[in-house]
Amino acid sequence: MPAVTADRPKDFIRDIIDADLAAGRHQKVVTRFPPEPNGYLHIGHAKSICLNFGIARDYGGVCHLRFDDTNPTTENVEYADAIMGDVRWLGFDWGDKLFYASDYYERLFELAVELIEKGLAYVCDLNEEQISDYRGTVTEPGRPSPFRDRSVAENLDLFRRMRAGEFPDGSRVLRAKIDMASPNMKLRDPLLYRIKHAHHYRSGDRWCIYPLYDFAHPLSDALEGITHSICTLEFENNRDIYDWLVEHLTLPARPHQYEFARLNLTYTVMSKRKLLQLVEEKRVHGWDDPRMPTLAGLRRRGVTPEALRAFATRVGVAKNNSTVELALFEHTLREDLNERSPRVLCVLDPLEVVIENYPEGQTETLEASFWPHDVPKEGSRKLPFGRRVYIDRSDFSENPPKDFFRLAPGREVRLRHAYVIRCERVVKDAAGTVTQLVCSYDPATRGGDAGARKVKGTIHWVSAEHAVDVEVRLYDRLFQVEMPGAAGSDPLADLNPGSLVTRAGCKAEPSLGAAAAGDRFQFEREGFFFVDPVASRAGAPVFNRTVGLKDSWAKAVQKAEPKAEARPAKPATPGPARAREALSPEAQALADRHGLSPEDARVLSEPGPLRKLFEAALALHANARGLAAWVVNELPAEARAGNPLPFGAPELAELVALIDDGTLSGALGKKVLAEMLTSGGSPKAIAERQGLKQIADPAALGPVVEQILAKNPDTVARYRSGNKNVLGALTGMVLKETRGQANPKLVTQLLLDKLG
RNA sequence: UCCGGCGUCGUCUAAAGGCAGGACAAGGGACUUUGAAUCCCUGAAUCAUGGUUCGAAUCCAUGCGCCGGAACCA
Repeated sequence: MPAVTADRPKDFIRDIIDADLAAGRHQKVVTRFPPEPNGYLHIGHAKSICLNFGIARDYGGVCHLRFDDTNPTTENVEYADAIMGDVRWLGFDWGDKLFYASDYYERLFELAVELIEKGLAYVCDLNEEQISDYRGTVTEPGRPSPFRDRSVAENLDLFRRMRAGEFPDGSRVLRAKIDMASPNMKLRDPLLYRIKHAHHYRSGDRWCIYPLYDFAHPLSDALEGITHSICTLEFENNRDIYDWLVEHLTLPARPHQYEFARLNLTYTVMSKRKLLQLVEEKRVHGWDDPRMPTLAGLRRRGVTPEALRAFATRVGVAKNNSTVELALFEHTLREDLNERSPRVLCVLDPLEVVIENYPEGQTETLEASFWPHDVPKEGSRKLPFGRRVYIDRSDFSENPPKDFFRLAPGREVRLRHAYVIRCERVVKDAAGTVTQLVCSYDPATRGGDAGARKVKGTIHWVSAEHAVDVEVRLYDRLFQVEMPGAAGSDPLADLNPGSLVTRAGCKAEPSLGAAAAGDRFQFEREGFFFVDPVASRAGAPVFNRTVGLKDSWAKAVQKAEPKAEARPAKPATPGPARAREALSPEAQALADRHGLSPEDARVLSEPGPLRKLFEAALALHANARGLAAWVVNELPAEARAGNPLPFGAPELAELVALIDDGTLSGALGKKVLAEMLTSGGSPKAIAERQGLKQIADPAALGPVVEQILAKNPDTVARYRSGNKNVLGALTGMVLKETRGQANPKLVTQLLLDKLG
């Protein structure tokens, strides 16, 4: 079994797989990633891809890439191609396991025929509106279609003629015959096939009937021998159809569906529909706009597949509806980019500085490392320095706030890799805007070495004479609120107007003139940048800001002048629980007659299997309270629903008797019960077979307690220093040591005695 | 309202009846030729109420809250 590491995560799906493998239900794991080629993949899909392909990798299995292309009117090759490119870019390989639902059309048709022949499907002539009407509502059952009882022969004939193109679109459908009154609306005779005289991007005009997802998906899984079909939570209700189909049809395999929570991110929308709308309404510049959460957009923004995979691992896999903070993604991104991005200097908002004591016409070259000391990489470049340089406008303040380390009149600052300079004068235009700073430099600080002097601030700069002009695109979150479209509003109303700021004429150090498409840099003190592969020209790179650096100064400034930003209110906290309802007369009678707790009496007063079991056992062993406690608290939920138990009242009575006479402790009783639940049998026999007998002799337990205490000095120390919770842990250890046979009360007492 | 799913620090996620842990975020500090990175520290949670148990986030009951479900979409 694979060890859990950062890259080998553990989650409830892997737990299921572990159990399936251990039980021998499968020898090999086969998963699948099933996109529909009707849009671009986004970061939410990345989570699913990492899960499915990751499981295949971890368990030595395979993951299929299967296009769920059952809707000819929305799908096309461009999308399919883009999806394949994206999956590959993310770092996954499906080998020769590339499949299309559209390749199964013939076999799916045959399976539909089998269903009809079994009397489990029928052709329905109701129109769309009628079907919806007949379906009922969530609270009212549906009504059977008038076509529900057509003969097999007629259904077969009609279905074949549907295929032959004899009927117009929408005139007929094939439906499964399941249950029009099912509380699960998905089971109210779901549609299997619809007529669509439409050209399909792969099957062309060969078909005019197309299967629906609920039919095509489980069957495709079965045909491919998928073992674990993993999808998102909104398909939970569809699982019943899934199971119904794979159980009623003749198929080579019996796959199972499991659902996990899809990824949501703050300041982002993830629905395909909304994303499509952003593109179609030109709110962004296409699917690969770097502000989009699509893989194409993220890639163009400069996000790496490694960062995406690490992120997928970090967010985990569970069934909670969850929204991950964008900050976690940004952190994961910076973590990855930090290691791979050479440091360079680029001034985004240039302000000219003239160094008045630096000789006119002189230029010198400084050596500057590409890497900070804590990134274990080598390499440097030459940085020209001259009398005129640019610094960033935000690195100067005429009236510096408290703790401002940068340049201000009369103050010193270090130019990264160069010299310490002092601001001597400020030059302004008629409007009062600062246009130039006149500074002096200290020749003794060459290379940035300030000697004994303490210079708190270091800023980036570029030689004016040597700077190359570049375009920089500063991307920010696409939406300005955490939950775009919350409370049913239009998310597009929450678009961040500042999500893209394009800055031409940024001053970059000369080495950047040669930057090639796809290169990554850190502009020191600014952020991580990526050379846009689309907009860049040879010698004229365009830099996309992938993500800014963390900026604790900006945070401090923001805190100083707090802006009210209302966080969306937490969902209402539950009010006080309602007062306990009075016991019903039957329950009260039961409680009085047997001395039961009100809680147990209430449960047992309900007529049902529990009640019967209790009464039958009571006739055999006269301990009502004990029996009630076991029946009410320890029997699984299925027993309540009336599923037959592998044992009956005599065994239950025997179990409680064993506990009452001290042969078994409660804990041992539970062990025995677990065995009874799986394979039935007499508790006495089970206890004997497993050699379970309560140990309640202090002389026998004393040494074990000593031993555990001696082996766990740390835990003992924690107990002595006040953590009384560890008493339970120690009790647990003693219990484990005795295979659960020690009497826990006695153990606790012994422990207490020894610990003082 | 019916069916299904889910409720653990602000967020995401662990803990298979036995020490409620980790990460991000937050706050503080050290270091610093990037107000970055790194390192250290702090605060911060089991939806509620009952029950079972030596011991409950975990089992049982009741309630509350949130999400999904009535496409010829997937």
